Amino acid sequence: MTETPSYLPSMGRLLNTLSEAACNLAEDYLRPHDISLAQWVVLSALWRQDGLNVSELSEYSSKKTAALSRLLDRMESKGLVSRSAVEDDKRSVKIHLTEKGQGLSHLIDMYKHVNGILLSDLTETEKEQLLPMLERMLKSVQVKSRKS
Amino acid sequence: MTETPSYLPSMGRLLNTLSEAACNLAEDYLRPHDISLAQWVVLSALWRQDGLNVSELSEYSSKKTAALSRLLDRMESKGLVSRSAVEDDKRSVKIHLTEKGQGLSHLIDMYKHVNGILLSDLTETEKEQLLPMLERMLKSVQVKSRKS
DNA sequence: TTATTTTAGTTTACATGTAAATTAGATGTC
DNA sequence: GACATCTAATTTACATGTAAACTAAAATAA
Repeated sequence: MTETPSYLPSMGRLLNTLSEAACNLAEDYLRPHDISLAQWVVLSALWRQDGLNVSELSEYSSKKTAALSRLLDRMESKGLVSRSAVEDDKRSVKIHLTEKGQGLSHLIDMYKHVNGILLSDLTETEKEQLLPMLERMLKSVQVKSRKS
Repeated sequence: MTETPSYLPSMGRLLNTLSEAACNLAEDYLRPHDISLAQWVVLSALWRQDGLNVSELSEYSSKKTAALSRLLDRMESKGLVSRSAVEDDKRSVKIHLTEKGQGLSHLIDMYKHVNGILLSDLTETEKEQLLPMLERMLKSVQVKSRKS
């Protein structure tokens, strides 16, 4: 394992704080529309392609199907999506946007709002440097992690 | 609001993924010692200075006292910490390490393990660039956020 | 001093995540 | 075809976070 100079602060903590702050921004943006960030993630998948099944939503959102199952219950109760059976495979459940869910599709650009604020104080050069660095950090972590 | 070029991926999502991956690394590291990351954060405060009260732990950990209250219940049940009354202010509750909690103090360096992996694929120059950029992003977000 | 307001911590209700068990339906092997 | 195994989704138990209500005690104002 690489030794980290002890004067370096906890990168994990900084990333957590930053990530949480970005989530808060997103939640603030979505609050007037009465949807949570978790719900937005599901909707953003369906806005791109309606009728995905739970497994596909799981892959898209990086959430376990157990988490989705309950999230979809709530979204169904709120009238954002509906479940329907699949002909070929009776185990599978397709998720469809309702009219209400479809009606929120302009929120698909929410992440640009957050991006704009996050990056507002960086130069073009810095933005170009930042992305590959973060991606390499992610790769380093994923190699080491139990759960890839 | 600054316009973000649409080819930029969601920075928020990348930060989330990265932050979560770092948390997973930390949890993997702590699992054999049977403490969670949330519990480690509280312990790491107490290892530095024992006998903090709930408000001080709240500030240190950036968690609400409501979250801490229940977390401390569980940590008390597990025999990691104990609560005690404060003489001067009967509302306040001081938290102390038990012998068991103190015995885990070598885990205070856990974040260095995570840092090491996160930064393992970056050059010295890159590390020097990264930190100020992340800190400026954080500042940008916090200015815009409801909850500073 | 007494009444009002603040503050510290807890409790409750709820959203969300994980792991593990469960159910029902598909698939594969004999 | 029958049995074993795999897969999709759900359910349950639990940890954690937030917001809002509540309690008790301290501080302030009248």
